[in-house]
Amino acid sequence: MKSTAPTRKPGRPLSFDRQAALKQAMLTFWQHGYETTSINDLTAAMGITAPSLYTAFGDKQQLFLESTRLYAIAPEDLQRQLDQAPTAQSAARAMLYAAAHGFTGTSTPRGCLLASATARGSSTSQAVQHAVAAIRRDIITRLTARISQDITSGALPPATTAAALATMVVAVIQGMSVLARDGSTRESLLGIADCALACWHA
Amino acid sequence: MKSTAPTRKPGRPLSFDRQAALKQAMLTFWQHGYETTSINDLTAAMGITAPSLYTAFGDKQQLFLESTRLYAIAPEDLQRQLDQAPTAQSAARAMLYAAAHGFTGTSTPRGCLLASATARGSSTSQAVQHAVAAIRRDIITRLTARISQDITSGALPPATTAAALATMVVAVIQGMSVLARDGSTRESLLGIADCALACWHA
DNA sequence: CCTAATCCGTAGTGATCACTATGTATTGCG
DNA sequence: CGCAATACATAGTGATCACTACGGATTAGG
Repeated sequence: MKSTAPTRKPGRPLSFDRQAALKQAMLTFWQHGYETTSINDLTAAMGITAPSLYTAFGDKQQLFLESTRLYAIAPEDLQRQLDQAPTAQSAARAMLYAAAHGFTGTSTPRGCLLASATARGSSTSQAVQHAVAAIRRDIITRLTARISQDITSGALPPATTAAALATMVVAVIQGMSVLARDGSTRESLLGIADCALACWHA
Repeated sequence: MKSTAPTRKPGRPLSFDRQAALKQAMLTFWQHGYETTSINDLTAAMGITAPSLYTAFGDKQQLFLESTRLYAIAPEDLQRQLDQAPTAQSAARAMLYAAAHGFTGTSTPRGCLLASATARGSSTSQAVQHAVAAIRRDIITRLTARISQDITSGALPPATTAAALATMVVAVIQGMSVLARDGSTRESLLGIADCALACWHA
């Protein structure tokens, strides 16, 4: 059988830590957005030259998409968290609180990397737009399903509109990103989160 | 006394409708964001040449700021709407519904012009960032005051956190813009609005 | 008609964009 | 060691960026 784990490629190996460089790229995109981050910005932050960037990551778009995968929670991890949460609301609370904290961290850029990338670019960045939108749609879909579970189990009233509730949570998170970039405090964002959670009782 | 209304400036007058050109510029910024809209995009949409744009509007940043004033409701108009609304919640409902409709219009770009401009640019666009943030802060401040009115008048329970509620409304609106650009339907956004309004009963 | 003032159209300015051609250095394999 | 394969550093590619110099056209006042 063919080896599934080629221990090493022939030729000269990379002279830098690929994962560390990717992290710096992710932070740079997080701070400046996709289209407004130049290759110069990236190579400076990553500590490598342009040809090294292109051989290691393909091009700017592929590097951004890989950065989003490093930034965003993996779908299977999100699903596990939803499954393990006692209720859909507690899962939503965890997501909202995590956003409030993550968007106002002192060692990371403010706001959400995915929201920062959404200034519509020309047709060249449509692939980026679709990729980011797909991440949000996946979160909405999984949270909707989790809320539906609570409805059928009786933990939530049958009149609850699962899709609307899940979509609102994601909307609030993306809106919190905007306000975080405007300079809102962590406490202010946590207040938003608590308000959004109050709907679940109605 | 000196004339306060000079009927006309000397020299050759503008050969195009300044207000119509500004509207086209606003729509272009609305669609593509601030930094990702080029002067070429603007002159093509406005039907004028670059020198005409610069003589009539200054530079790209001033044109954008003037576009935001055309796009956003004037602060005094917002204040009047808040004052005339029977309750703070009905004012918030009107704002949320207007956003849901405005972000999904068929004859205008999707989402919110102000939210589209928020991909952080380099230091050159800080003035734009601050201007857009100031608009949002003004809305939050006025809505907070209107909610406080309802608290003191007894229309809302005294435990209501006016600032958090007002901030959440703006966050939801900005989040709705992101989802509108992702392709969400008008009905979906209206569902978000209704969810956000449900908090007020808790 | 003359001058001053402003706008328009042509044609470009240097700077920066994402990206790469080229030659050299470093690796694994035989 | 020799060879193939890959990464590296230098130095640039054409394209596009925001912006403007310049000369001719159009206006008001005299």
